This record gives sequence, C-alpha cells and structure tokens, in this order.
Amino acid sequence: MAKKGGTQDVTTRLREAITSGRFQPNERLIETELAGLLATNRANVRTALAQLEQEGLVVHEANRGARVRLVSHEDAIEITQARGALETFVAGLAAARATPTDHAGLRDLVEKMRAAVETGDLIAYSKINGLLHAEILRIAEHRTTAKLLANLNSQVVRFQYRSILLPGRSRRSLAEHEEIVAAICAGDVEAAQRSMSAHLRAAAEALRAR
Amino acid sequence: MAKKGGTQDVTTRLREAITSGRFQPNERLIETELAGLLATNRANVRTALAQLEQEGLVVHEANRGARVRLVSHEDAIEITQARGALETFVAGLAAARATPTDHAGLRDLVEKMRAAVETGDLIAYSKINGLLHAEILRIAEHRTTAKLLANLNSQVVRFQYRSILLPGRSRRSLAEHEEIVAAICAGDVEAAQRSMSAHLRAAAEALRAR
DNA sequence: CGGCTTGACATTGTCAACAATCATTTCAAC
DNA sequence: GTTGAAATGATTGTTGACAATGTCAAGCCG
Repeated sequence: MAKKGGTQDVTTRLREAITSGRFQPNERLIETELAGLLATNRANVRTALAQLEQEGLVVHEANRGARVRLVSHEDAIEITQARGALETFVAGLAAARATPTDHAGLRDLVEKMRAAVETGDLIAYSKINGLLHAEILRIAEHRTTAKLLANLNSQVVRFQYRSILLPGRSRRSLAEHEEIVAAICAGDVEAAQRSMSAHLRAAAEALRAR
Repeated sequence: MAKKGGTQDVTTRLREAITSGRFQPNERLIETELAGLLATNRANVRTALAQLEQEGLVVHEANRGARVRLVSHEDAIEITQARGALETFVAGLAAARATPTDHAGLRDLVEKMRAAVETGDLIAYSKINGLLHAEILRIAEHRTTAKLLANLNSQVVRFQYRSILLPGRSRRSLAEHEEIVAAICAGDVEAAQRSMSAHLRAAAEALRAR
C-alpha cells in the first residue's frame, strides 16, 4: 500500500479534494497550508501540484503559486467534445468485446437509470451515468484511452449536474443511453459508435445551451 | 522568457532529451546526474520527473527512482488508436473551419510529401507527415485535443520511422493523406473524418504487422 | 558449493533554513 | 486627496543536509 504521507498518496488525496469540490475553482493552493492539511511536507505538496498541473486540475504561475483551475464554459465544451471522440471509439470496442455477462450488467445499469429518471432523482441519475460509462470503459479494455478519459472527466465533474438539470434533458439522455447499450449488446460496432457519438454531441449541445 | 534553470524549462529540456532519444528506453534517470546535466538542482529535476511521469514519458517506482518509459508494441498500437479517435475528430473540425489560405498550405504539404516519396526520402516524408498533422491540428483550433495529441505523439516518436519503412507503406500512406487533404479542402466533414479514421487504422495495422 | 547474512555504497525521500519575489500597507510629499 | 516610494508580510523558489531505502558484493555458515 502507498505509504501514509508519500508523494503518490498526497497527489491522490489532493486530486480527490479538488474534484470533490472541497477547494473552489480559482482558490489559491498554498503549499505550507496543504502540507499541514495533508500531514506531509512542502516537497511532496510541490510534486503533487506539478502532477495535477500536468493533469489540468491546477494552474501554476511562476512566483505566484498554484490555484484550482477554473474550467470555463468553452473549456467544458471542448473537453466534452474530446471525450466524445474517445468514448465513441471505446463504445465500438465494447460492442466488439462484450460478453453475455457484460450485457447483463449494462442492461441492469440502464434499468436503474430509468428508475432514477422516473422518480426524478437526478443525483442518482448522474451517479449511474458515471457508472455506466465506467463499465463500458472496463469492457473495452483499453488502458491508454481509459487514462485519458479519467483525466478529462476529472476536469468536468463540476459540470456533471448542470446539464442534466435542463428540462427534458434527462429523459432524452436516458433514451440515448438505452440506444448505446442496445447497440453494444447487439454487438453492432457501427451502431454503438454512432449512438455514443450522438450522445456526447447532445451533451456538448446541452452545455452550450446555457 | 522562461528563466534559465527554472522548473518549466527543465521539464521542457528533459522532455526534449527523452523524445529525441538522447536517453534510451528503460534507462535510469538519476536525479543528481540530471541536475548536473541540466545545470539545476534536484528539486527541479524531481518536479520535472513527476510531470513527465504524468505525461507518460517516464515511469517511477518508489525508492527506486525514475526510468525512461519503454513503450511496448501493444502500447504503441493502443496509442495510435487513441490518436486515431482524436485526429478523426480534429479532421472534421478542420474541414469545417479551413480557409482558402489553409487549403493552399495543405496542398503544398501534400505536394512535398509526394516529392519525398518519389525520391525515396523517407526521413523527409516522416517529417512532412508530422507537419501536415500539425497543420490540420492548427486549423482545427481545439486546444484540449491539441494537448492530448501532443502528449500521445511524444510517446510514440520512436515508432515513427519503423512503420513507414514497410514495403509499399509510404505510397499507400501518401494516397491516404491526399484523400484527407482533398476532403478538408472540399469542406466535407464526413469524408475528412472517414479518411482520417481509415488512415490511422492503416497506421495501427502497419504497426501490428511487425 | 550454494544460500544467507552483513556491510558498504548509491540513490531516493524528507526536512528545515535561507533567498527571492510578489502583494499590501504605511507614510510622506505635493 | 492622490500619488508614489519604501517598509512589511506572506509565499514561493533554491539549496544543502540528513534519513531511509534499495543494490550489490564479500564473506560466513551449512
């Protein structure tokens, strides 16, 4: 296991703190402060900040320190588009590789999604949405893309809820997911790609509509 | 300008040293050694290594230090596939955005490419190939994807030459590029995506065929 | 002869002190 | 009252020392 105050652990915890919103966008990240908070030293905080900067979660100005990156609206749209390109590819892989067990898992998730929409529990919906995309990613078994998508996702978690709150969006989003899962379960690579591509185009459009 | 021994500069120079092959894959990257070589201190080397690890150029084991990442054959194929997904998207954008001036630039590059193939200068071909993809990326104006592609490319520069040396590959690659440029110049988004996708599928296939 | 401990060496990990830089306040001059 | 310079405080950047860990070879025991 990663040692308690080790660099790796510090990076992980700091990433978690940022993505979970415990630090606000644009908030200053003061090295000594973080060192105290995470029970470690400035050196470890420093390398953690360097990694998270590369990851796009933190911005750093010389002699002025680090801040939580403020992801602009335009940024969020760009990120969603890039996600779209990668997830489309991944959906195709998943359609080709998925086993009957995988199919059952996907159908189960879509069922839960439908239930969340019908009870109007959009928090639960967002959560299952994340699980579904993660499951497709797992089925595809493509480490390179998985890492890229993890990074991109961590940059836009903050926007997750905003778009789903648009009137009618959740119902349409559900339909899109049903189509994606149906295509994957049918082993139809082209259809899986088409529907996933459409899904993320719609998601980007929903972001734009604000 | 970035200060001489500053962290940012150190990261840049170390990245350059790795991608240009001055350090071999799997070669140990010893902190004090690098500090001397780059005329800086261990702390800066340390953060540079942390960033390059995140970037996929370096691997780091606790208490054992850093090494140049050895990109396996399978890794290279995966990376090429991920590139394919992103470049396909970018090609579509470029087709939608390119101006007449851009068209002229692209046609010029393809012409130079053809010349390189006909004189059998495959080194020049690889170089122009890189320029062409960079130009398409510039036309698309999509920072998020640009950064992702820069990272992915830096991981596979080592494989650039290997695949183009396959008999007949250069000629087919030229044809693919001509098709891509034609589609972009025609403003045909779908065709640009189709041809770019096919191009990188072929490139991945060429890698696999070794 | 082979496996195991021991010790020396090389390297990374941690830490604290100091220097450099930036932001903010104070205060005098006009 | 406003402007601008100097002092102050907070924070980052740099450096060196020390501790912890891993590596390797030599020597010891079975």
